[in-house]
Amino acid sequence: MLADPTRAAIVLALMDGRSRVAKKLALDAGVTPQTATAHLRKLVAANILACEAHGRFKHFRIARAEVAHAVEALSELDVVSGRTLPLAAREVRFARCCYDHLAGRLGVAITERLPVFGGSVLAELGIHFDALEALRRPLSRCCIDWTERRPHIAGSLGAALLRTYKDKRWLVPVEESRKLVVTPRGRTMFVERLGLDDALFADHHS
Amino acid sequence: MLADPTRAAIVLALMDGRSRVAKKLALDAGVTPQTATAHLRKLVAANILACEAHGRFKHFRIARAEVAHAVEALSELDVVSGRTLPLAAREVRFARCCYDHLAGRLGVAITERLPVFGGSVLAELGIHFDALEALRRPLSRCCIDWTERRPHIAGSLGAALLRTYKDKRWLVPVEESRKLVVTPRGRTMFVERLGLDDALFADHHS
DNA sequence: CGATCGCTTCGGCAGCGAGCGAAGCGTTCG
DNA sequence: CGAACGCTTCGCTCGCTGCCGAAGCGATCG
Repeated sequence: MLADPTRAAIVLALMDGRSRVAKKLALDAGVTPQTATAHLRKLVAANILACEAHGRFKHFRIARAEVAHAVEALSELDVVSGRTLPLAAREVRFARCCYDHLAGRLGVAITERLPVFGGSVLAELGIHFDALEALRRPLSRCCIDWTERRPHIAGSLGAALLRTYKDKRWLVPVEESRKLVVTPRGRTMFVERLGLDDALFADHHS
Repeated sequence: MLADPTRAAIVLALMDGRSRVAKKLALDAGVTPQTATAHLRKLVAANILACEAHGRFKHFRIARAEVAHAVEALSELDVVSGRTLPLAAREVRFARCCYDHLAGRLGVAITERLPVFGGSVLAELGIHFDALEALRRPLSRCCIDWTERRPHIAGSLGAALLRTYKDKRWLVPVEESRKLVVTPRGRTMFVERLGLDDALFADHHS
């Protein structure tokens, strides 16, 4: 299903998490609209893409996180030479939302510190481990970041962390994008409370 | 590459981490040896499988962890109905090596406790975070367990943990398999030191 | 040293499916 | 209301590739 070059191009074009109309996807993939229609039908039927009709336009997007994970994992083994994630998906490298949790260099860095600072720091942030454990959702779902090629924490814990960062205004979301900006206060806090290296933020002053 | 049914069957048959000879793979996939040869050639060329010649036999195995990750991620989105991991790969559900780290229900359970018990417990086990950090290898590579569909910790930290369990004889490897057996002492220690639920071990007394 | 066996190469066949042109349908404009 | 536009359906072609039969090569074994 993802093996066909055209379908791969379509899915990769959507890997930045935003949605596009059919015609744009057809042009990007280098095929005619009829051909794109056939592929999009299959991709939606396979629950890989989701479709939303808007007037006479149809907007497509990645249907679920599992798809993104699979595409990332596939792109890690560059079997199909040259089929790599497009530049658009690499733009927001430093900090961005990945569905409901934090990704990018910042997300990876925090994940790597997690085993060190442990539960007490989480408690300081107002995240109570036991409350999360009660949720059905896997506690620490994993998500391999496709720019850093390293894991960052997802799951209910990852979602709780991102929610906390936003509430405390350490991070603020950018409109119409998945990008996140680090506030000066956030930078200080990430360094002091989570022990991150200040140099990490050096060339990313918001 | 992994989209072809025959190649998928071959790779899935090898997903238990062991190696097989070409003829067995051909029979499992339901094709003649000539056909299997062609597929195996491609899979080796694509660096998906590794091949080791042994007399007049050729043994094939999964080439690298990225391949296993990709296959796992793909099997999470059951796009291709019925193409799921074979029973053989599901046998050793509780505890097994996944290349160099611990996988299975036990690996997942420990991973979920990691953010709670933090660095001090690691130090008690004789694992020093700073020493690991110096290594080139990503500290906490992630690996989505294909039986539990949840992450367990890999990377240099995962490898160090498994080494420690073996050294302390909490776990002992089973010959000719990737299975690991929990010793009675190990069971006690996992519960006391890492805070795992004793019930987890209930129906897995070695 | 011949027989067997595992793997490989070659050639040809056959089926799947991606692709496009032409035509059709519904929506949105001027 | 008619034109433009986006998406869809239909029918067809054509190239790719998986598959096997036949034959060949090298290693092993009696």
